[in-house]
Amino acid sequence: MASQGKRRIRRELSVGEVASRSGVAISTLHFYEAKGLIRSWRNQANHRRYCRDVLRRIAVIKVAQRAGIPLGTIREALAQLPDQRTPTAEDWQRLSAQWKEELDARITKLTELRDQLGGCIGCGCLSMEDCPLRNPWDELSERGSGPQLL
Amino acid sequence: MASQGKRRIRRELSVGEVASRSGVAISTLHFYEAKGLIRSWRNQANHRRYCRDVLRRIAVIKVAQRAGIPLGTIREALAQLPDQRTPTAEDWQRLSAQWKEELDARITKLTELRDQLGGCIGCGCLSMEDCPLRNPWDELSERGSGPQLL
DNA sequence: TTAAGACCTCAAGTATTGTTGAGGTCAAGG
DNA sequence: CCTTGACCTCAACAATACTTGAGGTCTTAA
Repeated sequence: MASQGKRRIRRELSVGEVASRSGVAISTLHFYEAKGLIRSWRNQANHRRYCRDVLRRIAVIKVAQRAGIPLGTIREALAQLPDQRTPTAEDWQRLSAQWKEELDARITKLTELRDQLGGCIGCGCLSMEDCPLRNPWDELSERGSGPQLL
Repeated sequence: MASQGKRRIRRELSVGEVASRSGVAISTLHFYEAKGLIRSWRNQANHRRYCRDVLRRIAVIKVAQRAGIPLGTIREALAQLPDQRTPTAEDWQRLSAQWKEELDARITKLTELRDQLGGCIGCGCLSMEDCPLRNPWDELSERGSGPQLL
């Protein structure tokens, strides 16, 4: 078993500890590290050691993923956190403000979509000319002939 | 060029026509067909021919995708449409009512997430014990030792 | 001394959602 | 006749987000 160090105030976490506390698999932690989302250093046995704030980073990653944000984007956002010092509440707040905007945008889009859905797909206009749901991807077509009649 | 048939009321569409009218690539149409999302028959030249309502199917697929619904789920929903006859407005309406519920659920989840984001990640509780954002994935841990103090 | 447990690396596999390319068919027009 | 354009099949590749497995290391406890 890995060294537990002193029992009271342990600031370093092993990969197994991070995994069980964050709820993500060890392989996922390796993966996130390879992708630059989290960082670690090694002890004498070449085992990963994590700063406690990795737990919050992972929490943030999961929240962002729940919102549908791809890892690459999450990585970029996390890159804004300070490199050397432990992020402050303010640092996290800036980040969460960004997620909030992202989320707001997504919510708005989905809401629009939902509202159009009832008035549009249901009504049958979707196969006709001026459907707001269809138009974004049907700029072309309907040239001269009379297919809109069926 | 493929036979255009009569000009006025053409009920069959070639894959190229469906592609340009729906805005999806031909390869995507092949893909959707392989996945059971759309159907076609063949003419004498072994070319695909589509019913006009494939355009609406595709529109529905794209709407559902914009809402983040995976193709497998979309396929299942579309499977509820009548097999032999052309779907009526009512058929589409039932479908869109389902999408609407899906969308409502997603919007609700994202909204909760957004509202928690401000009050939670920002405040710093995320690394502590009772964070509503963290708890879903951190059922274990914090056993006996004192790491929550840092 | 040895076995267990936690960890390591690196390659390959999985699922989703498509795109790209090679090689071939078919019908019409010059 | 022969080229062109639209279409065909099938296999491979791509990006995202991980998981699985083989084979090896290190430390501790019996």
